[in-house]
Amino acid sequence: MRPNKRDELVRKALEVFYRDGFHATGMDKLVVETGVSKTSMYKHFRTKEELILAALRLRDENFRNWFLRRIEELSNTPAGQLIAGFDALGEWFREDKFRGCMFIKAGAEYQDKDHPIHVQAAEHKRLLLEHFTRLARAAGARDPERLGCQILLLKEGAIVTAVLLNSCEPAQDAKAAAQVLLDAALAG
Amino acid sequence: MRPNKRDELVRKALEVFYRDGFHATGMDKLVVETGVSKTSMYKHFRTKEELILAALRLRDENFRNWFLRRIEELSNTPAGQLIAGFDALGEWFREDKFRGCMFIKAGAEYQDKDHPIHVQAAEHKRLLLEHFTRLARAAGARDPERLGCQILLLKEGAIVTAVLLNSCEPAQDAKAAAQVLLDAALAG
DNA sequence: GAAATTATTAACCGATCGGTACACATATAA
DNA sequence: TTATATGTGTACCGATCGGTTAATAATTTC
Repeated sequence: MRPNKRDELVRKALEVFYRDGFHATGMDKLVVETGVSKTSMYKHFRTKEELILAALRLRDENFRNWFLRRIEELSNTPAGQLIAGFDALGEWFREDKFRGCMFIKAGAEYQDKDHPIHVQAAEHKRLLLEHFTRLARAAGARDPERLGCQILLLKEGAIVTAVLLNSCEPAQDAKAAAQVLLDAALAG
Repeated sequence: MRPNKRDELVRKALEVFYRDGFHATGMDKLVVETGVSKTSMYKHFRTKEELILAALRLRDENFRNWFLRRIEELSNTPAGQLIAGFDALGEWFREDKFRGCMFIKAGAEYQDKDHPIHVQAAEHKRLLLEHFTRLARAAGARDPERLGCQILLLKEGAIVTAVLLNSCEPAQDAKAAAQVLLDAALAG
């Protein structure tokens, strides 16, 4: 039961869950796709839920690492980074494998607020909100909590809209909106 | 096969799909909850997918009727209605049975862009976008397409955030953001 | 090198999935 | 009354669900 084997399973499971959904992905499909036997799978993860939680942890790590790093590459001021986030989003939307936000989907499939999967999805959003709020404060916004939350709203809305609509440019429109909100929050 | 019986089945199916999700709701559960036999169910709907599509149609009708009517109750100017939408959202979020947006969830469970369920979910959002854009144009916004899309972004973001976060007031923050965007779009 | 531990496999478990076959009961039409 | 639709319920279909059992293969420990 070497640990890198486990990581490999989580990585593959993440890919399949993200592509096909949670309920729609059976353990048998994962067993086939990973090439491992079912018993081995259940040696590494006691239940399907545990595997989903592990996949979500990896996704959180991957996404936040990429997103925060990309933002820092695109700008070196807090205000600029708040805005640049939407350019990063646009890049993400244009990827072939883009399938929306895994945590929105997790929250949609496991709706009970006490369910561990829902809780973990919520935690991801909380961490993002925290980051946006921190940037808003560093930028000198009048009400950083509010601006941080508004930036989050725009980001989540852009993701959902990118998934469901072809008729507008969510990342661009969200970026423009964020700029207006930021200017207003700095002017006060 | 009287038509009101069919409507009753769709209404109940909508309730259960909304509460528990699509993949998580089996036809057997629906048969039990509606009290009808499985054969009768399949006389009314040839497949589960057909039942889901019927439920989504009803949901679209119910939601848009309620939302647009409520907006008109709250304000009688286009600009005011764009903003009042977020008060209506806040009322919705506070309902006991609030479980997020059924169309976001449908798009999340049926991700293939060509899947009939995904297409129908997208259509709902398109209709809302159209309405917002119309209001933005009537309000005299400089770029009504853009403002309409931004209002939609804020709405979708508020819904997602209301589902996943307890730490901010999405409807209020979205409303404040919408006001800033509207003012900017009118001032130009 | 033998013993003990760990990893892996195929086969299988009851439950549930979406969907049907068929017998029966009811209603209409002649 | 009899023939013909129409609607309903039971029982069942093969496939798949998440998860387990028992035997074997590989590795470690002494």
